[in-house]
Amino acid sequence: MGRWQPDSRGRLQEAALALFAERGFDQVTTAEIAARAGLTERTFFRHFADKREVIFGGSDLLKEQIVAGLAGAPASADPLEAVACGLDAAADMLGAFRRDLSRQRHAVIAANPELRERELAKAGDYVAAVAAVLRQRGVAEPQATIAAEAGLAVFRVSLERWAGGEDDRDLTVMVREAMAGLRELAAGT
Amino acid sequence: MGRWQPDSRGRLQEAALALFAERGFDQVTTAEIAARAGLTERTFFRHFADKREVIFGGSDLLKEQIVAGLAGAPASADPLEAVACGLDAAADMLGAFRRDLSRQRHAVIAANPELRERELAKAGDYVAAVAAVLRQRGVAEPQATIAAEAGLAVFRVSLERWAGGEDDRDLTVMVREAMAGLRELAAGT
DNA sequence: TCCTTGATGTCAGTAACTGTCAACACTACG
DNA sequence: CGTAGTGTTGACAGTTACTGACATCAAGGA
Repeated sequence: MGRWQPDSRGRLQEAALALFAERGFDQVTTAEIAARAGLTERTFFRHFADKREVIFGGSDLLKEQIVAGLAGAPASADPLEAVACGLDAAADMLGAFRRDLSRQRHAVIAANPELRERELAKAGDYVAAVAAVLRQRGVAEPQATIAAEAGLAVFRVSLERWAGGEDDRDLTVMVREAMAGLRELAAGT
Repeated sequence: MGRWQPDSRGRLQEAALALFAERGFDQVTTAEIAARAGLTERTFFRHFADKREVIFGGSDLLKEQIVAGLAGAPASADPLEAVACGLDAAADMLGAFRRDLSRQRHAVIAANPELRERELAKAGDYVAAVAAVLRQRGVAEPQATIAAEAGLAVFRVSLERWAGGEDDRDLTVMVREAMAGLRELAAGT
């Protein structure tokens, strides 16, 4: 680890978030981000596959949380309830984070179509991971994917309200409430 | 309309699909697509906002079909059933198309992460449109968005199997079946 | 006949992203 | 103590997606 300065990756993430919040995603160049972090553009692309990825740094951790929570769900739980357990774990993780940073990040993403696109792609990764675990639990296709899609949709809607500042309650509560809303819809009330 | 050759946009779409199917999305340049259509690269970008858009030509039509079908749903229908009516209309439209072209298109998209990303973004547009109509029908948030997300998830899963060649039945039937699967999941069987 | 309108070509330029090689710090091992 | 290996970074050249500005040319109407 030949490191002139420590935590290059983290410094790049901080620099990028600050610059994006100031000027907007497409008014910032990758060279500027790198310079602000004391690095070169080439090094930026060694740490992140593309310009958008720099703002989705912790997304793998979140996925692992969801999968872990889902794997820990009681065997008696039905598929949607199992997914809800995974979402609980993810909501806890985000709740422990600094909410102002989540909001800033959310605002940057919401302001840019390319970033929204990438966010959907990340959600698609979550869906695939959740569906895979459900299949391991014996849920058949296409029910496994549908349950994963529906569950992640519930999570996305809740997160949008939580990070968007429309609702100040605890994320876990909002996710649980939205999940109940889905069951009501499906029951046809 | 000073047109040297007619239907430039359509020719660009055909050229792009053929080249992507041959060599893969990222092994084809926009200049090549334009040349194959007898045009210049600059003209390509006058017809399509970016390289990916050329393969999502009819997506606005599909959205209109969904919205129209949803708007025509009986007032007595619950939110998910209303969405299902919209999906019926969309499934009919796709069923009338040449299925081999749908499969080729699907294969090209499935083979490339950037195109899959854009496809998710298009689905997100559908969700927003459907949720807006549901709100007009008196459905409150976040139920409107959740119903739209869940319904579109059902559609996406069915379309994946239909265009992916895993299932040879009629698309409309598959969508209806998947929607029933969602209701069962939510009922907790 | 002239003028407007819309589609296109041409050209120069920016910025994302990649391949390659050299430089440098740190570690392990003799 | 020295030397070879490993991992991170810088430097630089190159490709390609995408944009702005201006010229051109066909068609249609006044």
